[in-house]
Amino acid sequence: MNRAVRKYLPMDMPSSPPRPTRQRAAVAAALARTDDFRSAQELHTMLRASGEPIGLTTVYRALQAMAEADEVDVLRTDDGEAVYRRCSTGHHHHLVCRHCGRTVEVDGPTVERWAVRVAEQAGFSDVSHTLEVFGTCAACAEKRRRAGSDG
Amino acid sequence: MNRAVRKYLPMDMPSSPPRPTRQRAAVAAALARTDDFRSAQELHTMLRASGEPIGLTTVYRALQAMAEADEVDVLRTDDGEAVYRRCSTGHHHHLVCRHCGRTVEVDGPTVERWAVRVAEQAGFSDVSHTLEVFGTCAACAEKRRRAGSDG
DNA sequence: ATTGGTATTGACAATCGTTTTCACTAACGT
DNA sequence: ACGTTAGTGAAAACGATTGTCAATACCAAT
Repeated sequence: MNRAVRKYLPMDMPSSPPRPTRQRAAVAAALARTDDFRSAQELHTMLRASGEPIGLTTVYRALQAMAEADEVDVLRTDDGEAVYRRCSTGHHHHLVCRHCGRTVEVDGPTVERWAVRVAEQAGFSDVSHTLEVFGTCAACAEKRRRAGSDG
Repeated sequence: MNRAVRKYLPMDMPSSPPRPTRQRAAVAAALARTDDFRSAQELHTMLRASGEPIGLTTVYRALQAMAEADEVDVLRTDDGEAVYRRCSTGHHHHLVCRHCGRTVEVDGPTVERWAVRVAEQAGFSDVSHTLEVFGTCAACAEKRRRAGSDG
């Protein structure tokens, strides 16, 4: 009730482009070096380990900025940790296994069009959206089948 | 990192069914009363407000148990809070104005079908999803048009 | 190159959702 | 009723993230 107010609305605030710094470049470079999702803390450790002096706070801020600029994908692990990965493609969505957290990127012109159409029918313009699909992946389904209906 | 590495049951030892208590029933009842996702803290507040004495810890535990038993869907909001919703309910989506916060409920068989199809193509079953559409409502668009042409 | 305004940095403290601890109580089998 | 065991909850612990604020780095104008 108190803080249930969605603060993740894509509110429009004209943001000036970030000033190029060694630290931001380092974070971007670290992300460029992998295809996996990495947490802020991991990235910080990696950077420090590779001799790049940088503060944890700065890593968080760099990642936030990049996320807002759609330069990285953000998602949350099951235990609430935010993980980041460089954006390969443009706008897409995630298919997440609710048991093991496995993630698949999905792309859907269908939904994109649906969202715009339904919004415009209600008189809304400048449309964006968030979407996540949950399910049980094949591996987990199998695992649970064996466990559940005891052979 | 350790996403799924939390409560791994080696070969799924027969987990004993939870003992029925007033508190667990209350949590279940609270969830049954709504179609929306609710956080543990919200549920706790709601229960207390409705005269049901219950501890926050207990709410968390009840929700965890229900999630593991697939009785509720869990997801994380953008700020990392876990939110719960009873499984399989006729649900709807929201169209939210990013300027004034006005909300319109929308219903979309199109997306529902798309989500299921795309998930099953990836081998996922038992599919659910969350979707929110953002835009500028007609009133706000007009207001901003008058105010000035600052995108 | 120097200067001045401002964005960025980072060590540390604070926040906040969630989990653990632990003494106590309620539910179940006998 | 009795003993065993799971459930409860207040408070403390925990851990990721954010706020604070003095020091610093970047950039444009001089």
